[in-house]
Amino acid sequence: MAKNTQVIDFSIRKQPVQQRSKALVAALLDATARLLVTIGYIAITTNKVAEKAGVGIGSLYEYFPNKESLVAALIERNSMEIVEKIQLGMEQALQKPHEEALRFWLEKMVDALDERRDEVRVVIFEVPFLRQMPLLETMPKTLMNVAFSAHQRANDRVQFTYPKAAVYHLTSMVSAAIINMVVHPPQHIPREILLDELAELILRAMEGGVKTTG
Amino acid sequence: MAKNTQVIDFSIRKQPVQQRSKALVAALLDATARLLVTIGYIAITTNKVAEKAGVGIGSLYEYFPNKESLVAALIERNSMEIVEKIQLGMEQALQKPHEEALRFWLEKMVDALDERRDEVRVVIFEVPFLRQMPLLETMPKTLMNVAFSAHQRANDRVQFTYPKAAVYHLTSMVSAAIINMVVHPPQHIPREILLDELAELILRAMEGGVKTTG
DNA sequence: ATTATATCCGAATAATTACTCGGGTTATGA
DNA sequence: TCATAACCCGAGTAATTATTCGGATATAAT
Repeated sequence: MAKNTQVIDFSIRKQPVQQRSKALVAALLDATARLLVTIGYIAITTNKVAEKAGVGIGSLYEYFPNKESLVAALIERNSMEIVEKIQLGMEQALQKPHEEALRFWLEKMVDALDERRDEVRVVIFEVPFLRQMPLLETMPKTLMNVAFSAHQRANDRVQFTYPKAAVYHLTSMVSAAIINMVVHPPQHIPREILLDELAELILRAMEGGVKTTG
Repeated sequence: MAKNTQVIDFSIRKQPVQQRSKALVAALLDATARLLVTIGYIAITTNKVAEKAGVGIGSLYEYFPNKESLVAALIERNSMEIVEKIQLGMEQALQKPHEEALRFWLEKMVDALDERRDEVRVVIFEVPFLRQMPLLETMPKTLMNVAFSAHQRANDRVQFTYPKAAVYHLTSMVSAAIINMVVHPPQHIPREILLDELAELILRAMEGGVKTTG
C-alpha cells in the first residue's frame, strides 16, 4: 500500500583492493563531504561529486550505485571516528569520581561532534534517510544504557519507578542537548557554563529518584 | 563563498480569492500531505501533487513556484493548528496547581502532535529546509521561556546559577523528548507511564536548583 | 449584456540528472 | 614477458522533472 518505506540501496558495488582505487574512493568521499557543507544535500549530484573529486563519472559508478550510497558511506566512515572518541570518553569518565564523570563525558561528546560541526549539522538536518542507518539509531541507546547502569551502581539507593521509561527519555534528551549545543550554539553563553549547567540538570533529574533506606 | 545558504523561494505566487481557487489550493496542500506520508519528501514532484489533487499542472504553478513552497505552505497551515493547541494547553496548565501543571501540559503537547503523527515524522526527518522556517525555530523558545518564568514564580526560592543556560538546554531537551515520544514510541511502555516519568525527570531537573532561604 | 478579471488547463519544451558501455590503462603474478 | 584481472574514463543516451504559455472557461462588476 503506502510505498513510504522506500528501500534505499546503500550497498557498495565493488570493494577497492589496490591503493589507487582506495585513494579514488577516499577522494570521492572527501568531495562528498565538501559538497555537503557547501551546497547542501539536495543539490549534490553524482556528476558534481566526481568532478570535485577529480575522477571520471564512470569511476564513481564502479563503486557506488547512486548518491545515497555515497553519502551513506561518508556517514559510516566519519561517524566511526566520532563513536570511537565518544566511547573512549566514556571509558575515561567511568574511571573518575562520580561527581565529575558526567560533566567530563558530556564535554568529550561535544568535542567529538564539534570537530565536524558543519558536516554534523548538514547530515542531521538534511539527510532524509538517517533513520535507516542502524548505527546511528542504536548507538545512543547503547551508550545511555551503559551510563545509566554505571550511575545506578554508584548510587545504589536511588531507584526509579520506571527505569525503562527514564532511560528512554534520558537518551533522547541528552542526545538532543548535545547535538543542539553543536549545531545551534547560543550567543553570549560560554561553553563551560553550558556544560556545567547541562551536567547539573541531568544529574538532578537522575539523582532525584526515590531513595531507599540503604 | 560557501553557497550553503541556498535561499529557497517560499513565496506564494498569487493569493486565491474566489472559493474555487481556495478549494484548489487546499486540494493541492491535502495532496501534498498525503504524498508526504506515502512516498516521502524526496519522491514528491509538482506533477505528482497536481495529479493526486486532480488539478492541472498549470494551475499548480499559478499559485506555487516550486515543490518547496508547496511543502512550506503545508507546514505553515498545519503547524498553526498544532501551535494553537499547545498554547491553549499551556494556558490551561497555568491555571492548575503547580504539581500537576507540567504533566498536564506535556500530555497536551503530545496529543497535539500525535494527531498528525505521520506528517510530523516525515516533516521532521525529511524536510531539509525546516531550519529556515521562522515559526518552528522560535516557537519552542518562546514557549519554554513562558513555562520557565511561571515555574520560577511558583518556586521563588529555587534559583539557577545560569538561568539562560538552563532555559536553553531545557528547550532542546523537552522538545526532543516530546517529539521522540510521537515519532519513536517505545514498545511495551504505556503512554501514561512515559508521561509520568518525563514530568518527573523535568521537574526534578528544575527543582533541584539552589534554594535560597525564603 | 458586456467587459474585465480571475481561474483553469496540459501539451510541449527546457533543463537537469542518472547511468551505461566500450575501450583504454595500469598492476599482478606465474 | 605475457596473460589476466583490476582499474579508470567520459561522451552519449535514457529518464526524470520543472516550467511555460496561449487559449478556454468561469465569475464579478457595471
